[in-house]
Amino acid sequence: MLDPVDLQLLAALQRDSTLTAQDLGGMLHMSASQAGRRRQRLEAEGYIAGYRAHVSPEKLGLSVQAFIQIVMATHTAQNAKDFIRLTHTKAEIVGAWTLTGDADYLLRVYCADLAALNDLVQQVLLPHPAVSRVQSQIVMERVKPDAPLPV
Amino acid sequence: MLDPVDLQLLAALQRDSTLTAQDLGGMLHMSASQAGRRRQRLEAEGYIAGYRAHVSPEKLGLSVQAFIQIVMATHTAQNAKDFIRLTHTKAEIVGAWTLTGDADYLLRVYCADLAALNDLVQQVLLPHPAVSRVQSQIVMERVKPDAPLPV
DNA sequence: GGTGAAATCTACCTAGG
DNA sequence: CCTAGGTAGATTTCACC
Repeated sequence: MLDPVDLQLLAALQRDSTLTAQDLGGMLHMSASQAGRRRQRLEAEGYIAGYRAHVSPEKLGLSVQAFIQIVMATHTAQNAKDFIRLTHTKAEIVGAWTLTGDADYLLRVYCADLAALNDLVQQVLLPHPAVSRVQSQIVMERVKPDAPLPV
Repeated sequence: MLDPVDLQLLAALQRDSTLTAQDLGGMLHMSASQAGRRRQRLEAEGYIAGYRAHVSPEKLGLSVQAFIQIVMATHTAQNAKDFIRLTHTKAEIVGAWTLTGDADYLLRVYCADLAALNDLVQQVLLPHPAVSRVQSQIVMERVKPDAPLPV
């Protein structure tokens, strides 16, 4: 189980995982050994799934971010499998979910420019036999991007 | 500028930032010092925006993930400002964007259960004077969650 | 590309409730 | 007996050669 100190620790590490055990101990008013041990426990018990570098999309030239809603033509298991496979083959699709409501899939994509986004829609998504309708919504502003989980 | 090795390095660190310079050197067929120096450069030049711990939503009891589309009643600067402030005060809203198309905002939320999601919609979003319409789509399955950026 | 000092992690040990 | 704080060896980073 997690106590309030664990939650603070998770929050801190979500913001910056380079914080040392000493830093964490200072923030949470405990010794470095204690802070380090807590972190180890959170890792071992699966609360911390991993550590990742956050890359700046802008610096990579990925200036167009969009959400794409997909409606399938027919809902067969094979269609779903095919489409899921497709999402995994395209690197610019960085997230994909099945949702309740009208649309069957929501894709989150990062593209270099509008042309690349259009290519994805026109050359990859729409031609797929299982896909019936595609609606892309381009991100204009990131109001609150990639915040940590509420802990 | 980035060469193919830099891109491989970014890809590797996006998957696991605990890889040491030695690990990276082994993967990319270069010395540890060279790999470490490249990483330093990528950090200094802003390609790597930071390092974060990835926390498991399930382990935290955040079992309901949803996307919420918001239509504003009127599009004034004050409305926008108010609403943006609101998104920042609620921790369960982990992302918010303004989009092209019908909806004015897209929110990404993590909630403990459906009741918490309903509370957010009914008690927080709908009562807000600037908000006209709210449509939540609950995530049923994460087909491709949180993939690294295409590098 | 390699080396060494400084810092960090982690396992172990000791003290206190 | 369990939890907290401290210590030493091993690893890693980073500035310099």
